[in-house]
Amino acid sequence: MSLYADIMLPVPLNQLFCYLVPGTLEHSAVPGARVYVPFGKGRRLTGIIVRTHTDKPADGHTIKEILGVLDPDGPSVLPSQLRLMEWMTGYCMCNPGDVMKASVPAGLRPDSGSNEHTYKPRIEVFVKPGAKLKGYPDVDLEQHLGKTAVRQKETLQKYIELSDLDENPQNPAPVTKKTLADACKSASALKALLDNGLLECYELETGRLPQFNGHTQEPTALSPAQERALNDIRKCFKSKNVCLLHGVTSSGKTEIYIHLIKEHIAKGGQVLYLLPEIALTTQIMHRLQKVFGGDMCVYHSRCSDNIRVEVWNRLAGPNPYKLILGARSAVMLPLQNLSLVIVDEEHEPNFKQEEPAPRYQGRNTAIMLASMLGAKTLLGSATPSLESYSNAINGKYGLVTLTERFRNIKLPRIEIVDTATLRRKKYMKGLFSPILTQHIQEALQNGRQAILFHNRRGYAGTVECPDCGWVQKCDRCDVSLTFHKSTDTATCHYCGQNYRVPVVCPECGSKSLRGRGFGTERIQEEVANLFPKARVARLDLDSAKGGYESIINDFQEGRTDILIGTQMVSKGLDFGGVSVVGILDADSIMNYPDFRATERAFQLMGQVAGRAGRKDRQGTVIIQTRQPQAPVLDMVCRNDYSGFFNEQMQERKTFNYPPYSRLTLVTIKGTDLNSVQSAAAMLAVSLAELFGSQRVLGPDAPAVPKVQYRHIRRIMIKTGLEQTYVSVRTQINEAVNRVASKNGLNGVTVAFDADPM
DNA sequence: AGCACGCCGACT
DNA sequence: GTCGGCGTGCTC
Repeated sequence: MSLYADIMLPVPLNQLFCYLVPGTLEHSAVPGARVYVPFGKGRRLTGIIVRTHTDKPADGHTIKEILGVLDPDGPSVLPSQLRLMEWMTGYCMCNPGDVMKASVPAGLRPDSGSNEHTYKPRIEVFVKPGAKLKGYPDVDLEQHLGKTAVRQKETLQKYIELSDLDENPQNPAPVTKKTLADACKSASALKALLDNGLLECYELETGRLPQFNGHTQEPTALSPAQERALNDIRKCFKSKNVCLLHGVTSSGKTEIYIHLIKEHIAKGGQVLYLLPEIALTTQIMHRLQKVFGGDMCVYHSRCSDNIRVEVWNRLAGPNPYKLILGARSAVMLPLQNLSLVIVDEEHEPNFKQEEPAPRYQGRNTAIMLASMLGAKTLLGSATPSLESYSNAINGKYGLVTLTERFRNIKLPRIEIVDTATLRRKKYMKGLFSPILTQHIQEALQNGRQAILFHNRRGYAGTVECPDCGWVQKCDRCDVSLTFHKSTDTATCHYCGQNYRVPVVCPECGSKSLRGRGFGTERIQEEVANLFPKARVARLDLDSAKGGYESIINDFQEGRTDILIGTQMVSKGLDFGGVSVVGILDADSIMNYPDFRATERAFQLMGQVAGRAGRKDRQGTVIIQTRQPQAPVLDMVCRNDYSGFFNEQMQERKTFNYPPYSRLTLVTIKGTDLNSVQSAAAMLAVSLAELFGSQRVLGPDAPAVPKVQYRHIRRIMIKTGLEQTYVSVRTQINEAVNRVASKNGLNGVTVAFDADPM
């Protein structure tokens, strides 16, 4: 009987491919193994076997043979990873290939022919004592070197020092040739030592993973409140698989995590610690490394492909890391012995991958992964998502609350400033109210720091003509450009294209073009004018290109006084010396045309406010707004999470939004506007036939209706919680097929987003 | 997504 | 007479 294998291939098609397993490969062609297969005409691809079977495929397809197995010594992908990948394909309504590309590092799936995507091990050249140095220290160096070879003697001495040869003549510490060459600065002397046999070279595969050489220490003792919370979490895990830790900002959640991680590792388990933002990993890593040293690693999408492969191999091997700190993509690593997942800042929208597919929710995926592996999940946040908190309230998750800030620091005092009135009375200095200016001034005088938050980068939101209303837009995208003063360009934040800013209006010839709306760059300029002596830094996507780490470090260590930033400053960063936080334009946070606007506003402002007053004194938060009466501001001021939660849940219930329903977003894209519009209309009709018209919203154009020359229309489907995602998916596929059979999808692509943010 | 086949314009 | 433009069709 012939053996067949269903194989996952990196192609954008919604299916697996069936291949024949040749007899010679029957033992190595197992689920999870990487294989080489012929695909199409003249193509060769690396795929992953999902399952093997003996059922001959029904259709009259020609079945090709697997050419080779890349994993002769056992599969690269664990069975648990395959299960997660299969779940993700279904849940995200994407192609198996999309999931495969997201999970398996490119270095583990070589392209046909080119070596571009294959992993290259790093080999380093080391130096060790040569034949003539055998028996050291009972060696007469003078005899070998003579009296004139001063440089060689120095170099040799340097080697002895670096390798600790005097202490350990049998087992000197490894010294790379490069280290020695750099230390002695005389390449010719080193060469001579190698030539005359006093030293000797050897090669060793070292890899790129950082080695930890320091000493580890015990975690800091917990406060009584933290100890109580930790106990509650332990208790909670006895009956629940997921626990939500709702702890106010600065309550010391990280320290609780550390104690919990240590327990799980001590019992032989692995811990996965997820963060929403790569920028946070460095700071947390330093804290964790003090306790866990070489037992841990970091993994995220910015790791080079070679490093990803090394992390993967180490985890798949006999001596895996015990603690993996990472961004959402770390959920896809080969975890052999997972016992705990921590999702910190679980409310962060960043846990959701938006582009490209698979559009997965990292937090939800982590919970699924943990449940598949029998591990526990701890979600942590000071401002939990409505989804998680309602799951905790209704008993699906456990709930542990920590209301006490660490060392009893007071929560910051929050002041709302009405900028509309102040502007009318001409009290505003540019973007700054007198109160905010005064508080920053005081902070500077007391040697404290300030954070200014604004969620838009650049200098001005748009360049527009006050006379005729012309707005400078992108050619490729239907969006107004953002003006960046530092480069004197107008940039499209959707496609990255830069434009010159015209001197006169191209429509009416007016010379008074001006910027409207403001970004972090403009704030920086005004801060420089208002506080000329202050050391100011900016943390946003633009400034982070030169390395966000140094910006964060400088601020943390007091080398800068004022930090201006976008969302990046709100995400759990720990700064000790901040006494003032200013939110310059709360309206831009509250006025999103989205049902989650209030939730985001509450979380964002609460998180930003939490950066203030961390050490010994109460901090101040100044929120500038034109709508001082907005209810969410009052809740932020009083840190009234339950008020916020109840109010929002009521609203979600009234309008049947999540968590009372489930959303699926269908996006139609194409270069021809008419095709896109007609495809979207047809699809909406088909979807309404299947789901009922009250469950289908749209089609409509998104806020940015064209990106990269491609027009976009969206349809939102609202389904009841009783309907499984599998059945939703089946119905959507049916609708798409109906439209496709009427040639309604020519020239357009349809993409899905389950639980869109 | 690739890659090949296929059917019409500017070159040696 | 060919080289090559990218339309469109298929991939176990």
